[in-house]
Order: sequence, then structure tokens, then C-alpha cells
Amino acid sequence: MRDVAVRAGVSIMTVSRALNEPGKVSPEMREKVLRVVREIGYLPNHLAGSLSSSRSTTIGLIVPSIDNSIYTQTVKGLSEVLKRSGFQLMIAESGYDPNEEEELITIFLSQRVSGLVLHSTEHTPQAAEKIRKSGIPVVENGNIPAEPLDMVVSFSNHDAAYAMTMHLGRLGYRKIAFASLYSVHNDRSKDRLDGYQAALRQLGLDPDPRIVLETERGLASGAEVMARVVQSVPEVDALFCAGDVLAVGALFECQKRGWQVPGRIALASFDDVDLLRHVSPSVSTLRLPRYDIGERTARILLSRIIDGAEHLRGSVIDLKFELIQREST
Amino acid sequence: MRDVAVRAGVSIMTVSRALNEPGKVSPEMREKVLRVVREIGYLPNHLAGSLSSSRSTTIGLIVPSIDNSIYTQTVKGLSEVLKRSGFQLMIAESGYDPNEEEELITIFLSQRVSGLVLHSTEHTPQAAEKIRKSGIPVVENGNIPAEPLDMVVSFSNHDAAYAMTMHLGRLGYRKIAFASLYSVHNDRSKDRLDGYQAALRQLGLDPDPRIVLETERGLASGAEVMARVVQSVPEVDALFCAGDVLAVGALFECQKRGWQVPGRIALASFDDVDLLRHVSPSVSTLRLPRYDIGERTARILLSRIIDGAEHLRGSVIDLKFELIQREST
DNA sequence: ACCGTTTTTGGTAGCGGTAACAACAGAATT
DNA sequence: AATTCTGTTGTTACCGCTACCAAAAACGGT
Repeated sequence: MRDVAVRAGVSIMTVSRALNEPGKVSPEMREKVLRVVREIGYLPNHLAGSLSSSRSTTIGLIVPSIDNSIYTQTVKGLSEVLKRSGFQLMIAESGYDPNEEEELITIFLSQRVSGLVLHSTEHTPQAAEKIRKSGIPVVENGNIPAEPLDMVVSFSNHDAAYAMTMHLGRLGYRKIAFASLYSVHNDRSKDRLDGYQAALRQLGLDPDPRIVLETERGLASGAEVMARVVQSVPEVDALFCAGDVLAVGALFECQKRGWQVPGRIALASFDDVDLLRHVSPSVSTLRLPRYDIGERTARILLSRIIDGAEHLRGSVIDLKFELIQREST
Repeated sequence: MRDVAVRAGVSIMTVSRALNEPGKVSPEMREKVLRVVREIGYLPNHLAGSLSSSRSTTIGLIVPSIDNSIYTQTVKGLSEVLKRSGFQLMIAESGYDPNEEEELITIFLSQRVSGLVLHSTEHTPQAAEKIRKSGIPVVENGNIPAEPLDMVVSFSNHDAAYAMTMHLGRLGYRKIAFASLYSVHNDRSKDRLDGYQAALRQLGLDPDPRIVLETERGLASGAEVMARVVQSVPEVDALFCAGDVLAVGALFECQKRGWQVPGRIALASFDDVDLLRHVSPSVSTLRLPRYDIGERTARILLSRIIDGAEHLRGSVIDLKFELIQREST
């Protein structure tokens, strides 16, 4: 930048202003500076700028696992909005481990991110304390927690699972099995289970621990769950797969075994993967606002950072989900 | 940091060293400093550190589109290796547009990333020039380009498409259709097409433009391509879907129409999505080393950055792919 | 005890920008 | 014509850390 200043015969401040506050510099000066900038291919050092102004244009995002299709839409929404305002996204994965998450938060704070997005809503007390102390805005967006750190943009896992279970109940299914991902350190799974159980109570159905299962992600798990539940508890008439691609695996298993869906057993899923619409029978599911969550998260974060909209502190935005009834139920 | 120094009764340099080069400080001093650090919850300012040392721990990654399942494995590989060395990942998407990519490169260089990973291998001349000038190591990893910018870690799209087409030919298929994603600004698609055509020549089969199609991503596109090609050119006996999830859509279409696979038409895919193994019939495909690409990319980048391994400049690492024969061919 | 060597600690000058204020025009006001 | 105002440019002091070199302390051998 000094080079530019010298070659343009102006002060360093004028260069800085020509680049960052063009309005505060006369058109001739601006032109002169910008010409030199292009000539020597000068690239501003954003690090120095951030240090000096104590403002950064980096947002930190922590997801449990990057290779999970459900996050990609959210990341896309985030990324697109942030890019428009010149913000960058730093992404890290916590592996569903709050201690790992805390460490990543520490690193991000060290990098002086100007905002933080956390998918998980389970944090160590130290993590919460560090964030509070740093004063930067945070959005949690995997669930709606009882005690948010700051802002929340999400749908309610509890309500969604409740809605789908009620739907199955109303359709006349009486022995509704439930499969989710492991709920250790995964409050989304916990809330889905709670929602399912609340709906059973509402429907006057007896809970049966034999048909409530936890498993890992993947098609194979879904297949395995379906086989297990039908064989161990033959009177089961519906399976609600509240987890990543489990439903597709479960459906394949039925096709393989020749179990009619929904004749022998109904099948419902949690996330609206494109696939569920195209398989046969098409699978009833919940359309969750994954992209919108990213978009709204970015917007509210930017309001706080750029406009200093302090009144948004603690906002909880509950985005709607949609129940999609298809052939499988 | 000054606060820490004062409260510990040592110089600022000692604090800096206790934190970053613990070996160069006596155990007592180190302990004293670290205690104060914990007491007041001091968080080093990584920005200032990077500026001062002109070393950063940030790697920039540019992918065409974040919401594409094929990248997630690569990102995971990258992320896991980088994390172990304390490096952060900044991710941005170019939307398959080289100009957009150039802009992102500029931003990343401004942020003083210490390395760059580009999925695309098509760049504007200005982008190439900026990268060259910056002197930072770069890895391209979506394809093996004729003229790499610097290092390459990838498989060869050409060779993979060639291998699969040859495989179909050897199995006796004679009218092999080919579907890929649009090849404008997508050299991966172009190379796949080239590989397909090279194989046809090798097999002594006549190319037929009516059965070479380009489409967009998605199940629906795959279904549409399958329907179109079978109806317009009934003598077609195989379809090679060299693009994201097209094959699954194509298979569903066959199931819906009652076309036997591979009886009526054989089906081959390009990427080993988990799904392809579980559908019926299971689909032949190419297993591409997506995760390994990320891992190797990170490793080679770190060698350059940390160890200054200049002899690696320009390395081209061609990772193997694997052809998986299943029921559909 | 002495001197050269090694280890540990401290002082200072940046890294490349921005904030805050000072200085100086020319325009507007009285 | 003197005064105030407004808009543009320049000066200086940091932002929080590390590199580099100097100083002090500890060590080892004679």
C-alpha cells in the first residue's frame, strides 16, 4: 500500500480511503490511485485491515459432520447471502462432540470471526462462557433449544416428529415404530423421540420400547432397522424413520422382502431428500426449510454485525416445516 | 497479551514464547504464564500473529457448488487432515463460473490464505496470474488438466469414462448412449465425453450424436434422459450416466416403465453413491477416491506450507479409480 | 575463580493497515 | 473583508503480535 501511495504521489490514507470509502476522496485522486492499484496489481491485506479496525468479515460455522447431505442446503443458503455482503465462511466439523466443538469455538474466536453459527445446541459450559465473553453474535440452527446461547434459526425437531406421528395415528396406524440416530450428544434426536412419545400419549397409544430404535446413519442401517422391527414385533403397522436416509434403506428392505408398503407396513421419513419423491411407493416425509435456515441465519447475523441491531439479540426464529403425505402411508 | 505479561511479571516476548514455542522457555516461566492465561481467559489474536509473522493457517477452497454430495467426502478428507495441523478451511462456491472463481481467488489472497484448493481446472488468465504472483501453493482436484497451475490431486475423468465405456463394449453392448452434465465451463464433463468417444473408437463402434446427451443434475434429469434415449433410438442397449445421481433417476424410470435392466438396456454410473449398491438391480459404477483426494490434497499442501517442500511444486498425483461391476450391466 | 559457550529473557521495530484528529484549501455566510 | 463551514488530504498513534538482536543468567571446563 505504501508502494501505491508513493507511485500515485499521495498519502497512504488517501489510498486506503480511495479503496474503502471512495466517497470521501475526490474523483481525480480516486482515479489516480485506482490506476496505480491496477498497474502494480496491489492486493489489500485484509488481515491488517481487520486487525487495525477490529472488524472481520469472517463467519465461523461448526457442523457435526460435513459429509451430511442435510447440511449442504443450509451451508449454501448461508454462503450465498454472506458472499453478497463480502463475508467469508470458515467451516469446521465437531464430530458430534461438545469438547471438540469447544475447541473449534476457541480457534474461531482466536481468528476473530465476527459471528458464529452452530448446528448443535449442546455445548460445554466453558464454550458458552467463551462465547458470551467474546460478545460476538451467535446463531444456533439445528434445533430450538430450551436455553439458547443467543439467536436461533431453526425448526422444532420435537414439533416435526410430533406432527408426523400424529399424522400416522390419524391415518389409523396403531403400532408405530420409531427409528432415529443415536441421541447421545444429539439433542435433535432426543427431541424427535420426545415428539414421537408426546404424540403417542396424545393418541392414547401405549409406548413400546421394543419398537423404538436408535441406529447410525445410512441406507444399511435403515434396512436393518426395518427387518429387525418387523420380525421381532410382527404387529407393527408403521415405521417412522426420523433420521438421515434411514427411510430409503427401510423401503429397499421392504421391496427386497416383498413387504407391501403401506399394506404390510407404512413408512414415514423425516427429511425431504429428493429421492423420497421418486421411489416407488413415494415416501411421506417432512419438508424442512434447510436452505431458508441458512439464508435467515446469514441475514440475522449480518444485521447484528453490520447494523449493530442489538434488539435482535436472543431472537428465536421458528421456521415452518411441511408434512408431505405420499403413497407410503 | 500485555495484560498477561504484566500479571505474570514477565515480558511480552516470554508470554508469546510460552504459548508458541514452549521449548524455548523454562518450565517455571511457562507454568506461571499459562496459569495467568487461564486465569484471565486470554485468547491470542491469531490475526495479529499472522500479520506479524506473515504466516497464516487458513486454506481456501473453491468448489463449483456446495450442495453437491460428491464434494462432501473430499471436503471431509481435507478438513480432517488440516484440523490435525491446526489449519482452518475457508469455503466458497463459484457456481461453475470462472469469473466468479477469479473474484473468490482475489478475496482469498486478500485474506492471505496460505494455500488454495480449486475443484475446477478452468480458470481465467488473470486468476492464474494472480495465483502465480502470490506464490502460494495451489492444488487442483476435480480433474487432471493438461496445464496445471501448480499441483494436482485427482483421478482422470477421461480415463474413468474410457474404462467404463470399454467395459460396456467388452460385455457386448453395441449401442452405448452417454449422458453427462453440461460441459460448458465444466472440463470434467468434457473429459468424460472425450473418454467415452475414445473408447467407442477403440471398440470400432460408430459414434451417434443422437445418443450423446447433456443435462442438468438430479434424479428427474436422469429419468428424462433414459426415457428420451430409449424412445428416440430404440436400438440403444446401454446408457452410461456420467454425472451426479443421473443413473439413479434413469433406473427409477426403467422400473416405472417396466424396462428390464440390463435385459432391455444396461445402465452404468460414474460415481459410487451408496445408493447404487442398494437399489435393485444394483448399478455398475466407478468408485472414485473422493475422500482420498481431500486427504492427499491436504497433505501435499501442508508439506509445501510447513516444510517448504519446493520439490513438490507441480506434482501431479493421479489417484486410482475402480470399476465396480454389478447387476445392471 | 575465570572465561567462553549455551540457554533464557527482554527491548524494539516493524507487519500493513485504520481511527482520530490536524491542516489546509475553497465556498458560503455575515 | 473577516469569519465560519465544508470537503479533502495528511500526520500520527496505535491494533496485537513476532522477528531480530542484545543482555543476562546458567553452565562447563580448566
